[in-house]
Amino acid sequence: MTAANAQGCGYSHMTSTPKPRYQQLKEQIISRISSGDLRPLDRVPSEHELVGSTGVSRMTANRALRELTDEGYVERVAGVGTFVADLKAASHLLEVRNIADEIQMRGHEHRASVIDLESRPVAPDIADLLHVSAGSRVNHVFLVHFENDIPIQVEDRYVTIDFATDFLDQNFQNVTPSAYLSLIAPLQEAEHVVRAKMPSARIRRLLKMRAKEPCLVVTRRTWVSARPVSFARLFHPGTRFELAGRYRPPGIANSHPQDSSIVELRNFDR
Amino acid sequence: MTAANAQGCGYSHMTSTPKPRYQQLKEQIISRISSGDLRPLDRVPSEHELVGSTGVSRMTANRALRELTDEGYVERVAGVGTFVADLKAASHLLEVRNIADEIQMRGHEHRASVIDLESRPVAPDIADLLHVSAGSRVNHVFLVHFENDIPIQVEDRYVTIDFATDFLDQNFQNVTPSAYLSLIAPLQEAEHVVRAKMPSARIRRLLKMRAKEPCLVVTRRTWVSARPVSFARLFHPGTRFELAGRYRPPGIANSHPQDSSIVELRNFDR
DNA sequence: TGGAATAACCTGTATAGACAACCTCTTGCG
DNA sequence: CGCAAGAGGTTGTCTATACAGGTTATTCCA
Repeated sequence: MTAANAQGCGYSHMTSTPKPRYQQLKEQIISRISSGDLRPLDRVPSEHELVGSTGVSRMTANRALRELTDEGYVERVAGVGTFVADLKAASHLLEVRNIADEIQMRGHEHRASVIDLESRPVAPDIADLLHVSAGSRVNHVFLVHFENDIPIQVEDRYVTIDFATDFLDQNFQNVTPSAYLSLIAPLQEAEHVVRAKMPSARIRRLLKMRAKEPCLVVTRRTWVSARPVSFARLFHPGTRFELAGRYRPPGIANSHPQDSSIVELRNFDR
Repeated sequence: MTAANAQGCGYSHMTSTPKPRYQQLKEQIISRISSGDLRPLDRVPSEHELVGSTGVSRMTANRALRELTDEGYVERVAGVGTFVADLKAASHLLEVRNIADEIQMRGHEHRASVIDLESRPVAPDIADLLHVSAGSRVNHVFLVHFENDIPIQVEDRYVTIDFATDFLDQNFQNVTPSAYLSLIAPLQEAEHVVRAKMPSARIRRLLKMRAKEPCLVVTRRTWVSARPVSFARLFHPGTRFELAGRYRPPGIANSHPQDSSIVELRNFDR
């Protein structure tokens, strides 16, 4: 096969040049992952198999898989194969990680206490954020996360009703809402805003905060297939929590021994 | 040249396999940028020139330059050439951008009022953070940033004395300390922590904050060549500022029209 | 039966050559 | 003089081939 016919991809009447073949391959694999056809830890077709099934050269298949590796979708092991990155690896994409994982990483115990879990008519501001009509219903969960029995986060979350049909059947004791949503579909976009704010009396009581103590409030909105599916307000006691991030430009060897995590919640209580 | 001698790179007695040639090329170009040999907007040798000067094949040179593009070091224009990314493009690497740029991007006017600018003996905690000995001196600047004459950030910054020798000669009215440090050397690593905190009386007065209003405090530490060179505390009024971030996984086409900036300070005062 | 050699995969890297699209400058024609 | 055509350089992509090094399962010999 020559490079000349590499452009032919079914639509001879297309005016603009078609996407490059390595990009087509990447999107095809990403869509298989997003649809659940390929699940975490599943084997991805090898370069040789992609050559056979799609007709590209191995270098092109190699580029597609290599870039998917850089982007965190798959992991490759020389001599073994290519595999869909598992949830733990995928969750680092979230930029703000699951609080239960954070706590377990510190060797502490996580516990959640669900205060409210129901479907309810959506408030106007939430309807706007989730792109749903004003009178419709959304799922709502309100819970407190504990680290070693100390309250560290109040989670107030709204989820579109058609995205997670069995949302109300979860108990959210062991699996946090964030982890549950990741299980249903890999989130494709996230927006978060961090604010400093004085807590309401209710939040202050739930987090056992002292008077005059501010809250670190993180609001998060996540998208799946270009539609917002969840909006959450996360409240943390300002004297006991901080949001830490580290940045190192890519392409450079590690300069000092520390993980390159993006953003994490840290409990700096001794 | 065959692939067999591609491994030979001068040290035949080396036990471990040498770095791949595309990686050597990348690091060579990065070091030319870091050293100032190649300055922003300068032309980077073309693929063909790299083939001639280093003996690699064009595909290898292409991979090196392509990955440097992905990593934000250079920009490529088909038919024209490859150029070192300019400071504006480089600053998005900082994850928290220059506040003056943020303000100008909103179409507002930025002004800075310098309160203190001197060399002083370092406090023990700062000495620890900057890895300098306990009794030594560091440069210090303390200033207030205004957006349309409204105070929005108090910057309390310490810089190692050997990194920026003419630090005390700056006036920091137009060029912020952050921008000045970027001019001296591209920062290679950054760590930041976000907290919610009640301000001291002095900070509260400088930011014209109401009583009971919390601060959003960002502390930043930046490294150059594996050594910390600057530590800054940035205070913002909690009711007027927020820290926003957006995440979109790579390899996917834009789902809705918005910029993909990493983290930015936003003034949500109307 | 145990263990070493081997075959059959896999990824990682590198090369040489080719074509396409794009940009800029020059050349030459009207 | 003005403008179009072309030359030459640049990036972007794709192919075909090659070798190195890793992993796993099988085979075969002692």
